Amino acid sequence: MKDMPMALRHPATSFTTCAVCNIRHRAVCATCNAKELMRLEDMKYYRTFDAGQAIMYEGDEMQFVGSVVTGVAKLSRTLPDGRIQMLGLLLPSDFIGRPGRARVAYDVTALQKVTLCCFRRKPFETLVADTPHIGQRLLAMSLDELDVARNWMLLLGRKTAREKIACLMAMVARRTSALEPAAPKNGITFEMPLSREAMGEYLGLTIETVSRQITALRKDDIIVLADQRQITIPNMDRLNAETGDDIGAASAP
Amino acid sequence: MKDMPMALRHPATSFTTCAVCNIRHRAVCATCNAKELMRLEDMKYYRTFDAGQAIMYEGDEMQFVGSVVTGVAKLSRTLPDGRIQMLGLLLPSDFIGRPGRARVAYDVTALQKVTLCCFRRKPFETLVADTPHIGQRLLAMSLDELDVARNWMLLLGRKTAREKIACLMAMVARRTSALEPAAPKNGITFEMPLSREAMGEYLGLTIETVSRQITALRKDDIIVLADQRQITIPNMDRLNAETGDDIGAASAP
DNA sequence: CGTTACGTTGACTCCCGTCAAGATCCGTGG
DNA sequence: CCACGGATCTTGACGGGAGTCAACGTAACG
Repeated sequence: MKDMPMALRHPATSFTTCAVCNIRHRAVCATCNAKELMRLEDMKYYRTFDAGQAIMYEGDEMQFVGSVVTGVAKLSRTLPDGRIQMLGLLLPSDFIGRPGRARVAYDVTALQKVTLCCFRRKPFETLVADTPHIGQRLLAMSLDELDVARNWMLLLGRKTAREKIACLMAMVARRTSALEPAAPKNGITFEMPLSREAMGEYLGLTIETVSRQITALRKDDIIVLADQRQITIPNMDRLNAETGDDIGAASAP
Repeated sequence: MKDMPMALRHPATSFTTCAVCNIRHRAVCATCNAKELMRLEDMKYYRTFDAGQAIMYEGDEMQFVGSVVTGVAKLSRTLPDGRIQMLGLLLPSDFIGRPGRARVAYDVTALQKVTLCCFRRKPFETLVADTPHIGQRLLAMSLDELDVARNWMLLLGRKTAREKIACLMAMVARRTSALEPAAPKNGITFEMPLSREAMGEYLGLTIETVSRQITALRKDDIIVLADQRQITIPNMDRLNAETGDDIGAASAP
């Protein structure tokens, strides 16, 4: 690796300019014009965090806001007695931080090695204040996040453990197949970015219940495990029938 | 009533102009200047809904967006088999609808008699597009809603039935006392705007569990009921100690 | 190898959902 | 005035789904 040309060491991402950034068209900067992009270039810097490393702690002063460039992070909150609930999954192009707020509202932790494109908070707030583009983009992204959060409320409040696991599998499968050029339709395979513990935090379950329900879905041939993280969905309709969202598709195997 | 002067028939609200509106300084229009307010006046109209009446259905075309002026409404979603989860409580000054989206994402239902200040969707979207004021205000409100939704995720995913009820009581008590000029500190009394059924929908519980936990909190003298809806909190610290959020205050009575 | 983190499985418990029966409140009408 | 019916709420009995505690299996890594 160390002898490879520089450009190949980061195959998915360039850490140099916005023009060649892999999240350029999906992140908060998606609607920026050339001039606005230059202002962003001036205030931005990259940081990386190892898997498991804390990015921000609830209550800390927010030094920067920014976008996830590569990797997966989680948003979570912990009760005084130690119970943890994940509140969001941060994927590439997702935005971290709230302009106009000085303190961090949730713990942010890297689940894999994460690269962030950070903006110093104050200059970014100024930029948002005088470029409607960015404010509108932030609004659209916030409203999307709100929809995601509310969907998750339905899952947390009303779904059974089996349905919760099925929903998580379906969500990751859908997201993965959306990234691929051609939708395979049958036999979707993906890598689950979450450990059993992280799944439990996300779904409001214990790690034991997560494990048991995954085993149950495997025995019912709804999912197939190559290893702990590699999952194949032989028939997406049958998985969807387990989520509680779909009424139909409960036919014989 | 019919012989009263016009101004007294709606003691809390005037349905005539924005200038004298009771939510003028808290709603989406809070930061509008006189000229923007005039544009809003042109596109607005009032509608009222009786308790229990549907305001919008998930999947319908969104005809209007708007603000709650008086009353309380709920945002909810229903699974195919009938399970219901409330996703938000809409109080005076809260905004309904998402600019830029043609279809309604959740059921919206009046819990009490509700008055809405409605804006036709298309003109409102145009207004948002060319007045940064309103976009920024919407962004701030959306981010607040996101915080509320995520707090609720923690409650739904990790709290016990008793803690959920205590949280709901504390939330309504806090909101009510915030409206009053002087904070009474001891012996907060409020009217619960939700039926047992609505509480269950909000908290992800059955009506029976809601009833049992309210009885339990009453027997422990955490709450006092005058009637079904009139609730007094003799000691806010003791209630907070039951929410799971507070670590301290678990001392003897 | 041993160590450690992660995942699975079993036995048991308990919280909350389900089903059912009453209780209370309220508006309507005789 | 009371009787009646419906909606709302409470209470009890019971069962099941998920949590808890514990042991074991597996993989990664020194």
